[in-house]
Amino acid sequence: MIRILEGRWKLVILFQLFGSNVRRFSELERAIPGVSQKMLIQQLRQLEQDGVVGRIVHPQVPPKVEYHLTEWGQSLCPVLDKLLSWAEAAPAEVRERLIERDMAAAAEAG
Amino acid sequence: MIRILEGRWKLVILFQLFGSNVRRFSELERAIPGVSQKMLIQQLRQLEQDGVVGRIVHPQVPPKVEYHLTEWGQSLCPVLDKLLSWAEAAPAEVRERLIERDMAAAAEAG
DNA sequence: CCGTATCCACTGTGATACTG
DNA sequence: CAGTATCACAGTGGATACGG
Repeated sequence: MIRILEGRWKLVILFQLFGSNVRRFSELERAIPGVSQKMLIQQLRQLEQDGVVGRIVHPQVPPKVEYHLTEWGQSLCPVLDKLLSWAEAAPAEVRERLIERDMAAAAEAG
Repeated sequence: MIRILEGRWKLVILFQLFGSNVRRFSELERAIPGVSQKMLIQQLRQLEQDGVVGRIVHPQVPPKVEYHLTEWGQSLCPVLDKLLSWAEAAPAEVRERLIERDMAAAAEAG
């Protein structure tokens, strides 16, 4: 089922890939505060296996690997957009708690 | 952000609540194979705190507690529907792997 | 019936160091 | 740059027993 989106970083990664179609490994690493190389590569591999993102290795030195959404992955974009809209339509009370959470998470990440 | 849906059982619970607006604790427990009381109550409490589901205690013996979606929670329904459609539109290869996974998970649960 | 409390195994995760 | 390997640890989740 929707196990595809399981994992703490999948959604964040996808949002990154929505913005600018193609991103390098190191770009993602910098763009996502708090993620470790290990987790990033793990989640990317899973998304790749699930056919959501594609991986292109440019054979050169230094290495260069780019990640992008597959066609199917792209079709997830409007759905996640709706999900985001829903989250933003939360009642005031809930919103405050959610924002608080995000602040705390961001603080941990530095 | 979308931490709201974090956790292995949240989505499954929500799908249960979409079908028939109101469900008792024990109904949910039976309807969701593989979930433990502990996890079920934990996830329900979080969803309640996040304002997605509501909890009604009927003061009687034996106890009776019912869970339902809040108004905001209901508005999540069409979004998850879209998400489901997306998952079902997966390429053949991916579909096979996903189904395999589900079978394995179901087997574990018994 | 609807939980809470306790214990314990396991695994997800981060830190670190290393390779091509 | 883009990973892989190893280790150590915290937290999650399951099983069980108990309580209102």
